Amino acid sequence: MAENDSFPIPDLYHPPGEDLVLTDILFALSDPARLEIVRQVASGAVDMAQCHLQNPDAPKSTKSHHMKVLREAGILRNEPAGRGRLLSLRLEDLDRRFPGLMQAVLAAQS
Amino acid sequence: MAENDSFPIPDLYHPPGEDLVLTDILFALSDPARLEIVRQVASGAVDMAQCHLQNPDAPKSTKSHHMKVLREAGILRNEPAGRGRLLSLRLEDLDRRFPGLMQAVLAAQS
DNA sequence: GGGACTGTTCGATATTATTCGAACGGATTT
DNA sequence: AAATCCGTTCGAATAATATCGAACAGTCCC
Repeated sequence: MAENDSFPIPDLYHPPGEDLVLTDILFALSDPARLEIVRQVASGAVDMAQCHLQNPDAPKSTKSHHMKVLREAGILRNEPAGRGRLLSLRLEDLDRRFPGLMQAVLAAQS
Repeated sequence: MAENDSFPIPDLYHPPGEDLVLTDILFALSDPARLEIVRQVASGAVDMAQCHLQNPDAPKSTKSHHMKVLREAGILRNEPAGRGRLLSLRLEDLDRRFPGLMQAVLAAQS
């Protein structure tokens, strides 16, 4: 059953901005590989193909898994773009729900 | 072997403020039960006996485990006090290393 | 000292998360 | 249409966490 029949392209699920859960976001960011992905995307939208994991030998299924965790937590937007995918940070939604959180995380060094 | 023979009371290990790791902190806070503990302690030091878990039926070993994760991440200070323990937030260390992070987390609703 | 109170640690089990290969599917290119 | 590129999904194996009871240790009070 479709989640929303009126929506043209179902594609991957993204939680509404109001439904973001703090602990889910913290968990998604608590993995070094995922935090690194978020840092890469923070500067602006990035084609997934040009977004690299810390471990360059990791298979694409692992990369896709991390993207899923970040997307389902509401941190990343993941939309079709050509034959690949465009990743972007949902900063407006995040900042509306948890003001200052992403700024603090992204500003943190190391 | 003692970690530091000149230190009077070894007690439980607490990481130095400079050694705090962001992903470890995010992980520790990503558990709802632990985040609730942090909220209770945020207002001021609390005797561990008066700090309650979300699940009131949880055994003390579970409670102790969560305290350990929070302590080893550098979030909570856990010192002997009478026959119990006094818990306190390491806000100065946290804020020096990751400015604004705890404020954002604690300000978040839900 | 003996008993009650408070927590930590250990060991075993259960739950959850990660990793990776294989299969599949859409979009692009020739 | 076929081949290629790019990524998701599935299933199985592995690794990491959580949970809980039991044993142990310090502190307080009598």
